[in-house]
Parts: sequence; structure tokens; C-alpha cells
Amino acid sequence: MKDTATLKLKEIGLKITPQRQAILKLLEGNQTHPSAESIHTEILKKYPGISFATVYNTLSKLIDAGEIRELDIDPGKKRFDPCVTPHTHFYCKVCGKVFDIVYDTSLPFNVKKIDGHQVDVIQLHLKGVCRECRKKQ
Amino acid sequence: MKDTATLKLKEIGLKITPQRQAILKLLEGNQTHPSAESIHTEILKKYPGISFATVYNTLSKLIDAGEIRELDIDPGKKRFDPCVTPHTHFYCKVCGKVFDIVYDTSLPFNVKKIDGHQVDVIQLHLKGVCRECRKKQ
DNA sequence: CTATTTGCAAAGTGTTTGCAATGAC
DNA sequence: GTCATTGCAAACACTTTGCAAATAG
Repeated sequence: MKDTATLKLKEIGLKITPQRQAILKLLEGNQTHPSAESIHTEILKKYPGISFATVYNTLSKLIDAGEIRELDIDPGKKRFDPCVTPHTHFYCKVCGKVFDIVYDTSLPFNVKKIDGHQVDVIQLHLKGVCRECRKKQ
Repeated sequence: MKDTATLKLKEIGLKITPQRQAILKLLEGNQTHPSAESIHTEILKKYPGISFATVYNTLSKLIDAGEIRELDIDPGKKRFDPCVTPHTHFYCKVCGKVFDIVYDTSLPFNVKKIDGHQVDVIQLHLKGVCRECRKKQ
């Protein structure tokens, strides 16, 4: 019986390595929208020695395979999201957390062309101060 | 008779320096959504010696004053937009250009609160391959 | 004159790369 | 055995910082 991570790697056509399995397991169902560095730091705890190269390399292949998404919502670093169905994100300027938002399903998330440009990705980003940080202020 | 840049600086309450005037003039009506570095490089041509510190410092004050907007659409660098009315942007993955888009005016750009989070900024970002780059491919 | 602003250079943050060694198949 | 993948360490791109010198008001 193989786990989801292993099956997914096989499905994508990537070689199965413990590092990749660890990255995929960390991402599965993860709603924190981690950055590459936080993924690296986290996995270091279980795999002392895993390198940036491996993390970035793996993330890049997972993106190419459509398994995860890259978010440009955090100024200064990329965040990654294992949920690839279109949805909205909220970024808190105070704590840096990224939240999934159910916002406006009437949004034309299926536009394929506009002004002659080919549209591959549509991102709706909200920014402000999250509930928790508002309480603390 | 003072120019717009000078008036704007006075209005914001910033000291009028040639560097700031140059930055404001470069941004006025600029639709290329330049990065801090491209602004620096451009202004270096007329002001040899202008520093990163000054460019970043000035951009930061203009943002605080609400004169310009920061865009997180280009992975890896911040882009700046002198047009502060809500509108959509398209980013070309091939050439890196950012275009203004008239997209969907029915978008709820005026939401102030969602899930208890305070919303300050709403950004709708499209990504793909621009018209020109499609032709070349 | 005084507080702000500037230029410089160094440091900081996140990402990418080249390459020899390793390991999956 | 072969080729993809790894770890390392250095390079890279962009941004931020500390501080002395310059300058706007």
C-alpha cells in the first residue's frame, strides 16, 4: 500500500526520493501557504541535510506538473498552495499569514483571452489586517 | 509656475529635492509599471549618483501618501503604479511586461471586510503570454 | 540653524546555479 | 549502468540599513 505522495510522484513521472515524499507530505492539505524557505526549514527537522536546491527543484517540478500553485501575494517571497482549484487569498500585512477566502464565485475565473493576451492564471488577492491581528491591536 | 511633481511633493509635505522631482516625473502617466531598480537605472541617466536608498525611500513615502501603488504581480520584484484607481493587471511571463486591463467593473472592489479580516487592498492579477509575445512564438 | 534627505557601502533576504557525488530504476 | 537527483557552496537579484555628509526650508 503506497501513500498519496508516492502515488502522485509516480503519476507525474518523477523518481521517488525520500526528500520529494517529505515535501509532498508537508504540502498535502496544508493551508498555511508556506514559502520555499519555510518548507526547507520544516523538512530539515526530519531530513537533516536537505538542500535548498532540492526544495526549489521539487517545487518547480510540482508546479510544472500542475500539482501545486505559486502565489505572488507576499511581497518578498513566493508562497505555495497545494490547492489548485481557483480561489481567493487574503494576505495579512501584520502577521504575514495567507488565508483562503470564499469570495465571489461569479468571478470569471475561466477567461482565456483578453486584449489579445493569453490568460493562464487568474489571481484575486486581498490584503489588509487579519481578524487575529485586529484583535491584538 | 510650478510643475505637478513639485506641487505634489508640497501637498504631501515632503521636502522638494531634485531626486524626488525626477522620480515623480518619471512616474507621472507612466504605464510600464516600473520596478524600483528600473526607476533607479533610468534616473541615473540624468542624475548620476542617485542612490538606491533615495529611490526606495521616496517610493516608500509616495506609497504612504497614497500617491502610488505597489504591485505584487512580478515574481521576484515589486512593481509600482502611479495610477491608484482600482484596475486589473496582466503580467506576461515571457517578456515581463505588466499591462493595465479593463476587465470587470462589476468586481466588488469596495469590500472592506471579509471573514472578519479588514480589507485594505484588492488586486486582480492575470498572468499568461501577452499579444506581442504570442506573435513571436 | 536644524531636521530631513542624500549617497555610499555593507548587509540582509530569498532564489538560482554549477558541479561532483549519490541513488533510483 | 545510466541518467535523474541530490547537497554544497557560491553567485545572484532585489531590498533594506547605518551613518556621515549635504541640503532644503
